[in-house]
Amino acid sequence: MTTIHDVARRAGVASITVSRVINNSGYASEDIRQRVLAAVKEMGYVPNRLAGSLRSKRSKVLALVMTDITNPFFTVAARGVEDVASRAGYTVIFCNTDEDKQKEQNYIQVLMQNQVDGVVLVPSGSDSESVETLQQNGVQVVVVDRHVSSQKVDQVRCDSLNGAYELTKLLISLGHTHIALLNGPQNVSTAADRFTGFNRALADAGLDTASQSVIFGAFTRASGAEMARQVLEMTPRPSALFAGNNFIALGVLRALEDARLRVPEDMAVVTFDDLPESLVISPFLTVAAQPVYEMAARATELLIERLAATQVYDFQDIVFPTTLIVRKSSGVKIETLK
Amino acid sequence: MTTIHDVARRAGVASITVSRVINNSGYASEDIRQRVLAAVKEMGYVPNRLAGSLRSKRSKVLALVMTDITNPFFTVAARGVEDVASRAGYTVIFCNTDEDKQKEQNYIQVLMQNQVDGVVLVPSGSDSESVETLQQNGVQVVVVDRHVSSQKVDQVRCDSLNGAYELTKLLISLGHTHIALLNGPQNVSTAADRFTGFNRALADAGLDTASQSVIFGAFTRASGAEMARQVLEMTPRPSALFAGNNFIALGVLRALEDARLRVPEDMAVVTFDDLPESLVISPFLTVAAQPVYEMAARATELLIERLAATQVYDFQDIVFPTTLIVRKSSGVKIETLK
DNA sequence: CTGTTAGCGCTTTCAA
DNA sequence: TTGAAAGCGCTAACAG
Repeated sequence: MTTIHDVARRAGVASITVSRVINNSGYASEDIRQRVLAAVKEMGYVPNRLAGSLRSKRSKVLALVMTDITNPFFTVAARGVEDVASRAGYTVIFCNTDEDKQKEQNYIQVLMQNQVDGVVLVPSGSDSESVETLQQNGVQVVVVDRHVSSQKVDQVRCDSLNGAYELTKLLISLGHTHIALLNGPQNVSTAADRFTGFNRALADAGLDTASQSVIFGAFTRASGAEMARQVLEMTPRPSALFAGNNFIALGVLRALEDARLRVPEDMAVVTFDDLPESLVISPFLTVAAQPVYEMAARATELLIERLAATQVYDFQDIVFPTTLIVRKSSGVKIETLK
Repeated sequence: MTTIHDVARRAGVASITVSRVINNSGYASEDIRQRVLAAVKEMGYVPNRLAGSLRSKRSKVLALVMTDITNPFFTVAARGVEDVASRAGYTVIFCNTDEDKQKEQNYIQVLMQNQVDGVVLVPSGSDSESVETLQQNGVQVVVVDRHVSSQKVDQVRCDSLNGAYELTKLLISLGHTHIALLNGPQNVSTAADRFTGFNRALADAGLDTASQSVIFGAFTRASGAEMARQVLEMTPRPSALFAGNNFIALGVLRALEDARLRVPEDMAVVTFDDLPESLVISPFLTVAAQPVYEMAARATELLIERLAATQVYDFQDIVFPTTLIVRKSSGVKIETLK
């Protein structure tokens, strides 16, 4: 293993000079610069960043802690984080918590032990425990997608409330009066906000909120299918389903197919989150699309700005709008069909 | 920042004793153990792994370098690596190369600088440059999914040749005599092997290899759609398409839909790689499925075994079988239709 | 079973 | 513009 000292000896300089050249920090005459770079190349020198970070107290490593790496929503987010981070000279570690608070806390510990400079966190719940743990240990955090109760952290998310409002309003305008919301877990902010937006749209349209069906489950395909099955057994049966996210929607579609129900003829369907074009054969679902990539990128920018800042400043709460994309699954006006 | 010395002072022991307790290495009386753990808890001590790794020369960190994190094939692989690694006390870093050799080399450098113990590599090409760079710097590697020319590295992959042979044989048995292979890049081993299997099945059936259409593109949806469009303009037009992977298949389906061609009535379609159940509404594609999770898990086991080994031993080349899953997209016998 | 000493490879600090 | 000395926080090696 060649060290910085070996390179220094070969180039006939002090090791600190080698350090300055390879990190572009401090001055170095052109002559010395060339001699050092030549030595580095000849010896195949690979700097040991662990040693550097130990001394400098900065690792130039960020982490993205997300709840489900198999969901395209988060792989797109991963791209957003990665692109911004690498442009600023940071490396990114990706962690997957499976919506499990315990796993999240484990990762937080491991990340702190490995001295990451900052964390982009998609929290598994709405409490701010992980955020506080990180902050107490001097690690910067930005919360993305879901928001937590703390006021003392940067947060970047989408307007779930309004997105849900728009989707629900669309269904109502199409003539639906009995809509079921098949949602994620109640303790996750996005699910809670979508519930609120759903109710508000119904109330604004003068529809009875109490007579609608709302089920809280998980943001998975299995849960979506299960919730859809429950709803299909209700009498009277709703004429439209609102899925809490993309995976729930896929489960819903599966359950409807099993029940030999056509979408939108027999049942209208709308959902949050679009699926990436690369994964869809034929775009079909009416969705409230979130600008995931932009959200993740912006969050990472906030994080990096704070890492570069020399003084403290107010925490930011950035809310992106959703985009309503109307496709076939929501159907046309019910009256038109008659 | 509390250090191991602070904890040692608080517990009234030497720092090496604290080290032994928190790492479960060496002996410690129950009394001392309790005192140390209490001190750790009271002070909220977080060990600095950078310092430990610098001294011990082992970071307990592995990396998975993959070519496309947005492809479910690789997110499933990520799960396989992660599950095995964390069980053995390793942390995993995920890196995405976008099939770009330059990005791959950059990551290899960064990983070496950060002293990862081992790398699970999905190479972007079939040369063994990255493998050699890592090995020369004392980092263990295992190559997964695609194989490289080197004999001096563990490799785990699927039998692409036989999988392609089976898929092609199926199409032939259904009566197709003009089949187009829409493949990935020629310099990637999986694409090359699928090409070989395709040709062998044709030859074994006495069909003219030269009169079939073979196009090499990229493992993306866009490329799949583009290749399909090319094929559709041929005269005579093939009656069946063989997609080189899942993303190519999705592009093919899109192009066929745009051309108002029905699958399988107007065009039979088969492909490599199944899509995870969570992402598919209704399984429809006839595929040669690969046991991705198992492949990734096995590769990680090999890597960890080698890291634990006290002596060198022969490199292994593990080949998993593919499973032919026949669904609607391949259609029924052509004669039956008449 | 517990402790002392030294040093991993780098960068900070201070000096020339 | 370059260098010498010191030390980041931990664990290997050896001692008792």
